[in-house]
Amino acid sequence: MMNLDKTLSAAALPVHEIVYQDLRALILFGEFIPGEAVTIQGLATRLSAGRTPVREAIRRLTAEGALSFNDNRRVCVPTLSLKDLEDVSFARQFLEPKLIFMAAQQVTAQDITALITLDSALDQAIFRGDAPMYLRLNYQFHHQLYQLARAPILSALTDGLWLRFGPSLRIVCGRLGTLHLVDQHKETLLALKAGDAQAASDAILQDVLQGMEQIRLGIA
Amino acid sequence: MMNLDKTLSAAALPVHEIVYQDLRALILFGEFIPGEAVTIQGLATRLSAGRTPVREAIRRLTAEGALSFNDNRRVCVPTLSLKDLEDVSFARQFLEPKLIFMAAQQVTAQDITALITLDSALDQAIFRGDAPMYLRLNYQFHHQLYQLARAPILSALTDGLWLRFGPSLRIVCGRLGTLHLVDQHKETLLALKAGDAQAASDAILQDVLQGMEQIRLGIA
DNA sequence: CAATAAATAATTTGATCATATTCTGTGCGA
DNA sequence: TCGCACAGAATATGATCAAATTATTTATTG
Repeated sequence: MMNLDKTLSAAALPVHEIVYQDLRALILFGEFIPGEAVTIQGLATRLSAGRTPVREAIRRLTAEGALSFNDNRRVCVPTLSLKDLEDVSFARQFLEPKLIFMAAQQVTAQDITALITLDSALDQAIFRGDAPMYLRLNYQFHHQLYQLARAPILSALTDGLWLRFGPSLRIVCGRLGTLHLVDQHKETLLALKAGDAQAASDAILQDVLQGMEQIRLGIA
Repeated sequence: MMNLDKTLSAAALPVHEIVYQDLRALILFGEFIPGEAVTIQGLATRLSAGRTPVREAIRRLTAEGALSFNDNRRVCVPTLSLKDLEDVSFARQFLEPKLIFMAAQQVTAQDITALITLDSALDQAIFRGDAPMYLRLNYQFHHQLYQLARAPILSALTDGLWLRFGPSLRIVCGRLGTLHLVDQHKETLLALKAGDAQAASDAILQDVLQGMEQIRLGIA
């Protein structure tokens, strides 16, 4: 039936995996509104997929806290309270510096080059005022750093935290323009290049604190 | 005491939720062997459920890191390396003290009474050498403390970590008898009763360190 | 008579199962 | 050793049933 489409577009990934990644991106980059109801049917048509793969993707994201499963068996995008945000902030403050410290000890010149390229693109996105691109590249910068730590469990924990505040990013970007955004990426990269794990760790901590503060201002 | 709640809610719970909880318990209390392959069909017959609910439960547990989804589309119980265990230990070292600190600030006399009851049952299980019961009660003791913190996100993170080392517990209990096990529950409860959040936090940190060390010895 | 509240019908949504298709790994034979 | 067919498992669709929300109707009251 649709064999042709499948072989052409998707290499070998199961549909539920693709749907999961698509949905994840939608949540991660503020395409959903906090409190918004999510229906299986709606997502199936929106992502042009069957109901079963959508259900499985929803289960995964529910387990990660990106969606919440009500008593009514209905699913919605959770609203992040100030208390919740503090908890997320606390966890990031411990996890990210640790990850970057580990990354600094095994980073290669190629890795740093890739990160610099990413950060340049990020700067251009900020300069252009391209908020969606900024969100994607900023996440990618951090995510790539996590990978360099070679600590799958801690990376997964930290990655999961982004899903918690993802829906709040839309509001943040709406209120403040991307031009006011500052980060500590340059400092982090310099420290990495110098092989100073502690300095890189400290720089990322500042970056995290600044980022969380931006969100706090947005939802307050 | 828990019969009423369970029977009432269990009646309304979807099958995929029940399967999830059953599977979760199996993993949490060492009923699976690390590296063991898990098939949908097998679990469906073992838990006497349909394949669809089992699939959904597996997706959730995969998202939590309790099961791993191979590129071959097969699911298995992950093996915890020493490096992984260090990462889990790091995360618990800062999450649990934080949670208990928060819990100490809003704990009631009733809560403490319930915890003491739980801890007594735990002691009896150790005395009887009842390893399975010990595992369940020990988890329940910590889990109940998490709930008292009223920090859903941090609780979920910490709860999820138990799933990572759950499969390794079987080996631990096999090698060492439960009689050698010591914990810091008494110290924690005393600090809670005294309203000393810092002391309770410190006691739990010691408990976590001891527990992680037991597992390290088991899988080393 | 108008308005609000209760009750019921209808539509939508979710859950589960049964079935067909696709994919993976294996054993057989050349 | 390589290719091919076969068996087993996972994936995905469609159908069916149950639950819930919404809409509509009805009744009661001010």
